[in-house]
Amino acid sequence: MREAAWSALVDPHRRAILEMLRERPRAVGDLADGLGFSQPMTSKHLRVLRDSGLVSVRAEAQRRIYAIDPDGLAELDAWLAPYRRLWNDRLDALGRHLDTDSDSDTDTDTDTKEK
Amino acid sequence: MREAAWSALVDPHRRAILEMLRERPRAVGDLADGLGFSQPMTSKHLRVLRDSGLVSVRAEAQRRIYAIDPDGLAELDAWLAPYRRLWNDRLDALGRHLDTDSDSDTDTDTDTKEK
DNA sequence: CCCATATTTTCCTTGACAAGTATATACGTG
DNA sequence: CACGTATATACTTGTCAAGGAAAATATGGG
Repeated sequence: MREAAWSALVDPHRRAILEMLRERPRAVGDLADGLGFSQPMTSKHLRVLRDSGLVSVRAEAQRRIYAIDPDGLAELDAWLAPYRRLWNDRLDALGRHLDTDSDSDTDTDTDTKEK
Repeated sequence: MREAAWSALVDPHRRAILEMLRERPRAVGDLADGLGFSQPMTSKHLRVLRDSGLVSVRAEAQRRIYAIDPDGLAELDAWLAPYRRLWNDRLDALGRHLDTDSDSDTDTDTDTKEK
């Protein structure tokens, strides 16, 4: 995972932008309105996200439609992967009867929305 | 995930410390030697990691043995979870499409995982 | 071409953080 | 209790990024 992605994700405003984009791609003004940011500030944060490979942009007349670039966050996932056993092992200790499906998505699909 | 954890993880030195701790718990001097950091610098970074809940510390005579606190990174994992479908869906879409024709082999696309 | 809309970029100021050096605290031993 | 080892904190300095305001760029319509 590139350094830029980390520094991009530190800022809560940028993470808020990603959360809005998680629902669907959006234009800059849409994001600015939805989050209460000024438009220049939104643009600047989007610039950082774009430079770090976390979002992609598509032009539509004057509007720029931003969307999450899955590759960026997949790299974060890859960084995290070797650590994941640290807390999965604790679950194994409770009851390791799980099938041998190794690293498939084991989360409980509960509403983990934070904040 | 708390804000502190993000700002702690942004620093490459601190992520390097976590990587060393992933192998096993270690004393401060051990980390400093292994990474080529000065001892005060190592202590300061460990302080940040500890304040953000990413590592825990245990005293052993004069030595302080640091270890990864799984809860901290588990929160990062939880933050990442809702995004994970963004790149898993791309694989699922392939499999599901092939699967609409019933009995096709659903495992042949496992090597399309990129990066 | 002039104007309205949508977005980006530039300039500037201010605050936060990292590294280095020096100093302080804690522990074990003779 | 003086000393060596191990770790933590204080202080200073330089760098960098965030935020606001203003200007610049791009698109579409009369």
